[in-house]
Amino acid sequence: MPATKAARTDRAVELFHALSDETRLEIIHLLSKGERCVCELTNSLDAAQSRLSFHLRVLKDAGIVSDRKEGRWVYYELDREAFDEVGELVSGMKPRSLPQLAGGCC
Amino acid sequence: MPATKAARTDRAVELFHALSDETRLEIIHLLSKGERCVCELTNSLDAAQSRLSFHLRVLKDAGIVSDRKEGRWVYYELDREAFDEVGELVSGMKPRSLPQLAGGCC
DNA sequence: TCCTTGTAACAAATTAAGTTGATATATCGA
DNA sequence: TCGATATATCAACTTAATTTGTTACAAGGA
Repeated sequence: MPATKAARTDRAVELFHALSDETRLEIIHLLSKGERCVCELTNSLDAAQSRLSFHLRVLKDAGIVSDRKEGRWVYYELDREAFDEVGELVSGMKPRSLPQLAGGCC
Repeated sequence: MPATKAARTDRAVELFHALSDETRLEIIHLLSKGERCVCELTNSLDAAQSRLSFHLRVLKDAGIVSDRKEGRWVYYELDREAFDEVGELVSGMKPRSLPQLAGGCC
């Protein structure tokens, strides 16, 4: 358990925020089938190029995708670790069963 | 698999958005130990009452928490199903291994 | 080298989300 | 019934995120 609680929260906010947009979820869906270049994504989603570029950046900054340049194309792919990270965050948030020991309030 | 693809995406956006805020994650953390009344939450986080009320509403609208009124207090608790739902969403987004069959681009 | 294509970056405009302070409502106790 | 407390809601404001149009840059091919 490195990182402070605040840092962990910030990271969670970053990840969930990156996932909380329709266009980005569509990008993720396309990439779940494998690596794709930006031009393919631009065709599939019909989004302006700069808009797509913006969303790819958000995903990349959050570590959800990584890119690779080849000639004049840039290929993006999902980063498996990020999903494991999200999965762990979610498990960690689940209500711990049985507790309910809240002492009288106020 | 009911619901259209668009509806499923909307639902995912709603859930991830609800989770993408520091205050809301703190609320979830407090509630993971069991049901709490708003006044307890107000004390723990030190947030203005209307602000807390706003965030609780976002969580409630997303189905992440549910509330129960008792006398003049309102108790909130986590809704386990929502977390299962998020977990499933995340598993479903993971890169499917082996594919990489992206045909030549552009 | 010049032109074209793929992509990123930036600035301005728009839209969405969060905060604050005020007010409203319900319940409880005196 | 009156006053106090717990909570929600609303409107005005502030801040953050997204979109759009434009420009910049790196490859490649003619």
